[in-house]
Amino acid sequence: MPVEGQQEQSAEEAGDKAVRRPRVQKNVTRAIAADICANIFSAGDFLPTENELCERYGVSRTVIRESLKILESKGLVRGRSRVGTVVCRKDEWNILDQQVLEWIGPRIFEFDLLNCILEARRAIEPAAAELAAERATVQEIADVERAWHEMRDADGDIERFTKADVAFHTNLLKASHNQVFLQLASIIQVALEFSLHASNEAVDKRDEALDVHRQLVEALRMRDTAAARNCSLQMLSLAARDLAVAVKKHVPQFSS
Amino acid sequence: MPVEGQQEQSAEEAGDKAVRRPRVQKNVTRAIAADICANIFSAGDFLPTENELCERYGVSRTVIRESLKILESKGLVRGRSRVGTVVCRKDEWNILDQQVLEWIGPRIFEFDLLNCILEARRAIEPAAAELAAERATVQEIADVERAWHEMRDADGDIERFTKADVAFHTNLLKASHNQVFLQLASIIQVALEFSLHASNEAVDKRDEALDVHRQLVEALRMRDTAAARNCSLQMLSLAARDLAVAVKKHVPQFSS
DNA sequence: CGCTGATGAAGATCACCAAGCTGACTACCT
DNA sequence: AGGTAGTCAGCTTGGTGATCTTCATCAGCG
Repeated sequence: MPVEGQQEQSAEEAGDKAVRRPRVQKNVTRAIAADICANIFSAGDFLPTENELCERYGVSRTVIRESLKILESKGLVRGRSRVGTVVCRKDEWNILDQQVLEWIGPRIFEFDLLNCILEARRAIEPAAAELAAERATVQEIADVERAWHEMRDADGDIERFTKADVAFHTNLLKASHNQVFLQLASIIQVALEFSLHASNEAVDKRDEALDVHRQLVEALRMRDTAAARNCSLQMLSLAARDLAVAVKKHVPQFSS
Repeated sequence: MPVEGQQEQSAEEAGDKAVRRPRVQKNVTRAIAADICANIFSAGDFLPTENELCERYGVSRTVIRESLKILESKGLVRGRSRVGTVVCRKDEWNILDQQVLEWIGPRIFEFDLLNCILEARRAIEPAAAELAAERATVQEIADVERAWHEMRDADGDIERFTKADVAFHTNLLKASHNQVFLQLASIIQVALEFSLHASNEAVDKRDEALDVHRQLVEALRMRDTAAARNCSLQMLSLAARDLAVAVKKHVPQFSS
């Protein structure tokens, strides 16, 4: 499968040797990552040699090497000097990395990751909410509230609602003034995108979620840590329900 | 500063397998990362051009580029096409990445990270302990206990004790059967290494910690989630005390 | 004020050398 | 004769340097 976007010199007037050389790096990296995720190259196997990869993706060896370096730095593969490049087991991947999550994309349902993320959120978000209630600046609370407004006003638009919801949680994590929590925004983003996207029919329950979110803003204003924690837990219960719907939808048959 | 360790294979008697490999890539990456951490290149600034970096570190442009790709993939820098490479703000770094933490090294005390990590641990480890109490296999519990034995038997050796402590917590996270928690082992490792290393005089209190660790193993055996959570929290209280000592030691003067 | 061309830096490719793991082949010993 | 150890060639990644392309930027022009 050659990478998309190299022969996009569909410049009609490209009669002569005007071969466009577009930004190919990111596409190649993503393509290799996708192929790994798709188990075209499976864990423990050697990747084809760099030269073969050059042909397969239609780019030079330099590009392949830089791509492999990136993949290696995220734990997807391990380069064994003068031997080859081995695909790592999935539990060696940096699944907290934003880019890795993007590469996995919808295949996340095959990773049993969303449940893990939900459990992690149950541990993290209430704690973050407490800290935010203690530490958030007025500005930060306003940011959280602005995101809530966006959610409220999104009404039909699922895309917009999801984006606003992600912003809400991200701003909350920011307000906790904890760098570690903030880094975890990426996994929460993924969780929200896949849960909400799949359970978009539950419109009536959206109001319920909206209300809890509002209460959380209120709790931040009041510096009420207990209430903040409580709201966060309620949110996660709703999220758990959404997740169940989403999983059922994407994995209708359970293969054991 | 040329990078250390390229031709330091002073192995005169290269009779056996003991042939040192130059492997300059990792060193260069680490060197650039170190220079960034040391604020030689500070946030928002442009890095020198790739050609200048070649001279500075005494390697070819390819190596520099691959290094920059790695650094970029971890959020330390951002390449702006045809303009230059910009150093990112510290809050854009993937601080949950093992390698990034290694690069930061002892400078972690300048990052206000250890406190954040402790807070995160307070959220995560008790939850992980609960899950482990529910889900750990007999083998996994045995692994945790083995690490505890190592801790107990380490007696004088701080290095060994720390290593065993890290293994204990890592095994615990493994036993939680949650991929997200497991990924966070890297930050816990860092936290333990720097806290314990600095508070090595508190030998009498070591026994206290040891006892709590033993109780946790017991709780896992009994499948007692509440006890497991409780032990974990106790551990973290001790860790908090150690951290206070460590911070005081490394930052005797507080610069505001 | 907007267009344009020069400039310089990154993006991409190519050709090549170096180093060492692999595996096959050979030679030697039993 | 058969098995084992030593050797060697070839393949694959690691690293270098030259060269070309693509554009973001900016000075200078209309």
